[in-house]
Amino acid sequence: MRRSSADTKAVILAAARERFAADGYEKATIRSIAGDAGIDPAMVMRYFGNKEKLFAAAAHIDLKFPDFSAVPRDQIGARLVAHFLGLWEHNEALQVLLRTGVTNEAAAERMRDIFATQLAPVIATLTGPDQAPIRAGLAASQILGLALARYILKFPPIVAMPRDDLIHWIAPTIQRYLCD
Amino acid sequence: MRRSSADTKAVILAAARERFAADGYEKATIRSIAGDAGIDPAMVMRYFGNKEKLFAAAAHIDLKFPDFSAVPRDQIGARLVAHFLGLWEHNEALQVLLRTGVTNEAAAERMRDIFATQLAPVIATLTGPDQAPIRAGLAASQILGLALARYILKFPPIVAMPRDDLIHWIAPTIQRYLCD
DNA sequence: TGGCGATGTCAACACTTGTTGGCCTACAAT
DNA sequence: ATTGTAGGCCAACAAGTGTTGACATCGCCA
Repeated sequence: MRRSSADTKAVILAAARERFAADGYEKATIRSIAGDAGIDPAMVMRYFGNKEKLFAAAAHIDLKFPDFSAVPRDQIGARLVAHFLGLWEHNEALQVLLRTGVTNEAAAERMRDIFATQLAPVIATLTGPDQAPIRAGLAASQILGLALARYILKFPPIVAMPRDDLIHWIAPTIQRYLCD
Repeated sequence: MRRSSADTKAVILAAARERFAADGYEKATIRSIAGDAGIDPAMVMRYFGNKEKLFAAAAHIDLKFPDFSAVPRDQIGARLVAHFLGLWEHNEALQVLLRTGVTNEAAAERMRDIFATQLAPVIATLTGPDQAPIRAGLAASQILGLALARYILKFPPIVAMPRDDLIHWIAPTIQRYLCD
């Protein structure tokens, strides 16, 4: 079949995200990604240069924080947890990054970058700039641990918990890390 | 040089733990492990059969919980966090498992197993058997997230925090998950 | 119609991986 | 001194990797 260049690029990118998210960097091969996309491995190289650049393209992330200044201060924890649960379930790039950042230094650096440029600044508007990095780091540790247990390692009790129960348990933790 | 069979096996195992912990399952090659151990790759096969069995041997873990029934109930959170910080820093097998469980289903299964057979039962003695899995799961999510941020992804604010500050912040979370 | 650039395929490359079998060598028992 | 054996090394295999360059084919424009 014949497609536009942009279409093909998008198809490859979607397949890459899925594979990287499912398998991590090393186990996700160019051949398997190309197979999923229904094209030749050589096309992947033509459009993205090499595997590293393909990964970089697949791991672009925007946390899309809403305007938290409008949220009542005592509900910030719950809002943040809910927001992240939504992200983890709909944004494959986040799973890509978590699955990969654990064994790949470049991906870990990308996570630290997202933390520093997207999460920490938002937290700073809530808690002031001096303690913001620590508080943001603590919140990140709980959020990441939750994602790890629920979406990656699939600990049965955490997987089985309904979304609302999860928010009920985790939100006070985030609230305390950010606002106490 | 000539060594006893048991010695060589131990040397290989130590090198394997280090490599698996640093690189994860796929990137840690038999050749690199053998290189670190100063022996031929063929020896690894002779002593452990194949890579999977070597990994299984390197990932044997005992969380070594002390007797928590003697601990004052309101200090359980702090004790648990301190215990785990010690584990993460001295037991390479834990990092092996975390680095690997994210992309390797067998390792993830092992983590779920450790969770179910070593962590959950201890929690059950504190909180009764009905809510124990959920509470243990929540505690695990915070502990794992902390380890991820501090030892794997190396988020600067979390890396920089002294051990005592970390305990001060995280312990109340664990305390609430387990005892409220 | 002819040609040309964009889109896609094929086969091969150089390399690395886990794994195997044969061979060598030291050492202890006979 | 000879031999048996356990410990160790080497070279090679088959399979799979990222990557490349030459070749085919479609569709548009002159």
